[in-house]
Amino acid sequence: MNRIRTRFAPSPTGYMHIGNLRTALYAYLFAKSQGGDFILRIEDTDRARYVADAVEFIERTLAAAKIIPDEGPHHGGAFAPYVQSERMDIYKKYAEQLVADGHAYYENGAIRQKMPRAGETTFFDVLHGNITIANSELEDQVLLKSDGMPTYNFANVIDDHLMEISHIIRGTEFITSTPKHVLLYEFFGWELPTFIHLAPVMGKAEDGTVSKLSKRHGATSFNDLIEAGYLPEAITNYVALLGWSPKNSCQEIFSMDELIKNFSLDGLSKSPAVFDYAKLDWMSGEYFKAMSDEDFAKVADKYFGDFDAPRKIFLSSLLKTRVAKLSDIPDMIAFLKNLPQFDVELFNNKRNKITPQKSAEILAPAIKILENVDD
RNA sequence: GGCGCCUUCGUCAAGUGGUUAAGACACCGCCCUCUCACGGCGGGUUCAAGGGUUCGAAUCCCUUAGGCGUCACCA
Repeated sequence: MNRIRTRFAPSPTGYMHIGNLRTALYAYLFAKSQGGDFILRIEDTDRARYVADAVEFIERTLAAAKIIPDEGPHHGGAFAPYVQSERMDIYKKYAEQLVADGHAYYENGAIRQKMPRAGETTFFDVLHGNITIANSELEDQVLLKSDGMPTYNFANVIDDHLMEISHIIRGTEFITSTPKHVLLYEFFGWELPTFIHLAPVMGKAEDGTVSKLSKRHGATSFNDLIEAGYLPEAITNYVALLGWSPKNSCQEIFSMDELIKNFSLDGLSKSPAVFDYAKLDWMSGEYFKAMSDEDFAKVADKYFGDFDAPRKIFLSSLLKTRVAKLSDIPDMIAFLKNLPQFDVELFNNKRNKITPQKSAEILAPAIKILENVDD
């Protein structure tokens, strides 16, 4: 059996959507659970969309999420370069070969793939089984753009083959273009990889409607969530369970190692999952509760304001069980610095048989006693 | 609109012809408790609809509906 090799192939935008992070996570978990390789490849063939430093941004984000590529732009590897804009001559060569073989043709400076007019193309997807699409639905798509850059649909196939990718794990938005890829593999006489098309991550709006997770639903990128004060481990853990569940187990709290140990493709769900901030909050809280006061104080440090170290650790012992995300902290401890307005209602407590009048009687002598107490 | 994919509690989900249809989050109630939390116990709500097949269907087949995706020199 061939070595298991998966890849994460983002385009370089300065943004790591939760859905993309999840795709990367599953590709990583699958490769690692099989003792295989996980490759990072940058698909920067759209010059108009290029964002400076995006590659470093992606690498930093993956590192924070503990998703470590075996090969990639700055990780090296036998199939370098891992940035598509640096592989233009390769795509050109294969595109020209297709033209020579009669499977593609020139048009306005671009090279287009010649699709069969009749028949149908079928491919196997691990989650969906056989998917068949009539060839009449397929366009003569552009392979090589007039600026010399390949399109996604071409570069992707060439690179996945050349880099010996065994399993293609990506979003369902690519299902309908997969037959075009399959035709390309057939033209070249290459072995087909295994396809796994993941359902999207959805968001729920206030009016109850569900749609693909986007900004209108709040924080939608890994970095948004980090900034809100969620631990990277908690985010990864939650995201892993959004569309995957372990077999023969109800475990929900997973370290990365446990995720790798338990991951299997048949635990993947083929229907979309709605991102639930409430559950993320709960899971995040579980991580905080499991921390020592010292560790909590460390990650929460910048949210405390000017308390001394021992005080921060003491506050941590109280905050640990009450916090869903670290950014909750400032509001929770604000009263320690500014005395808030207290409602007289607070002095009504039926159970303790307390009324505002009674409280006043009790509090007066109590103040005297408290004044004499040591710190 | 054509084509494709999807459809189990509000949400994440287990389930692959015979189960009282797991579990978790959220919600509600009770207990613990000087408050808020934490913790413990308990509760309600689910197989999109309609047809088949079968002794028996959440599980198999068909139809309908709804959702999503795709039809770019974007990925």
